[in-house]
Amino acid sequence: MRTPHATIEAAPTSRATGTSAPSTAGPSTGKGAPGVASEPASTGVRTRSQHQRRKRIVQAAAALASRGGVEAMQMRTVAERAGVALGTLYRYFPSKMDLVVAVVGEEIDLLENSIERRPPSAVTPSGRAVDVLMRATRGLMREPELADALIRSLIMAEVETPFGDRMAGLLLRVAGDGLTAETATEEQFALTGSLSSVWVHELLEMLRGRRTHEQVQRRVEIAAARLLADFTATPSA
Amino acid sequence: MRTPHATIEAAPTSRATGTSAPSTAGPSTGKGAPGVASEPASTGVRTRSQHQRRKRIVQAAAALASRGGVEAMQMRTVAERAGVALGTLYRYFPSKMDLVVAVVGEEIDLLENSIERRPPSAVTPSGRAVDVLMRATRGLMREPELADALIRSLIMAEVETPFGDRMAGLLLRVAGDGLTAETATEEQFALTGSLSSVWVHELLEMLRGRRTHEQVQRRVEIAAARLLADFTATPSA
DNA sequence: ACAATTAATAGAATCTGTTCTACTTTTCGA
DNA sequence: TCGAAAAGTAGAACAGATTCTATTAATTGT
Repeated sequence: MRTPHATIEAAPTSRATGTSAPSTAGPSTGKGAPGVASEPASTGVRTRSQHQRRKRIVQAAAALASRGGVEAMQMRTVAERAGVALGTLYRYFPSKMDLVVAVVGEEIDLLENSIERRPPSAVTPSGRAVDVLMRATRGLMREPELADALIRSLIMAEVETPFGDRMAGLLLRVAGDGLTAETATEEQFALTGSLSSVWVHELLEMLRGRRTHEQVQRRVEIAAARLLADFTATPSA
Repeated sequence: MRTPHATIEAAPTSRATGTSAPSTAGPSTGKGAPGVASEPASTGVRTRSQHQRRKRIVQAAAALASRGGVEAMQMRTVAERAGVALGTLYRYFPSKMDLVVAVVGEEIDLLENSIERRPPSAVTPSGRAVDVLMRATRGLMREPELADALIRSLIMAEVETPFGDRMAGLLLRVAGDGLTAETATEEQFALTGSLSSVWVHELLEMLRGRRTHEQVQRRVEIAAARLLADFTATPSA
């Protein structure tokens, strides 16, 4: 029943109610319904104007969310601000969540760049991890409304969300000296993943006004100290 | 503005559109939460019929959610099933989330009872904690739709949600021998809290179909082993 | 018992995410 | 260059949560 139009995005969220069709979902019967057009890879690229449109949309969305939060980020408003039709917005982002995920993506990019520019300097793995996490915290808390909206939505996302995994991967890199998703043991992966989820939880509590910045730091430190103790030393197994 | 009717519940959720009202949500101390310094203090107690109405509502909600998930748990339907008017439902539960929170409360009660009846027998704190968490996992996964709906909504909740805290308290009790929120150190509290958030995250991943029961168990064990090592001040555990 | 206050009810109305329709403009291959 | 398919557009339509209105029971103080 769910007929997600013909998506432009590669990995739409689309609530998995029923059939979570792989990417290019079956188009509706009403319209042209061209055989799913194999892969948009034909032209492979988005037109420049499409890139721009997309950018404008994400920008508008972020702008709106950075004030009023998700509530202020209404699809109609976003479309209007971005200068596209509601239908177009939905073609680019099949659901509000997809839009949120896109906005989050930008934020994480920012963090990764920051880390690349100025890598954490602490000597212990947990020290470096805490450094990165608190840096991310500060970055996100600069726009609390946005952060709130983003984190929440991400946790809610039904499908593959780049957030947790990207964060865990990031921690893996900074904590384990040069570790990557490939060279890490399952346990190491689990550990950074756990730390990541602790951090997300603390962030949420902070956004709820139930934690101060200091408390978050303390708790993250406590968890990191234990989770990442002898991180690069004992492959255990 | 925002005239939340005259709520019957003590801690309504009410999205904080604009200026988050003082949100007298601060009870948390167990159920009952008398007074709260509000107007409902007049009669103090709810009539029997009100208890019943409330019960019917929560029941209907749980029943609906245990099938179709939150989606099937529509306010109109709940009201109808419970035999109350939509307005009445909203008087008892100012938002859908409040209703969800109530349903969750019942689930946690169940778990607590289960633990009381059959306390975890493992010898290490982390062993006992894992026991409890996996028991909770099995309980929740018995009704995946419900679990999904509940967990998600709780994480989304804007305000004070009994979930994380209650879970952390529970872990505190089973891990630290007879510890309570009062006798525990801040660090111990932080640690059980962290373990709780790791568990919630794994549960979510499981609901998303990205983890098997075994994987969850393994990851929870890994995290618990580190977080709760020497939990009761006994190095080398 | 009786007026005033509070709780409930039915149902309309509002708000916002999402879908649908009918049409116009772009893009692009032949 | 021509024309079909894709992409865009405007705006109506639909759905479900939440709010509002008018009216009818209950409850309670005196």
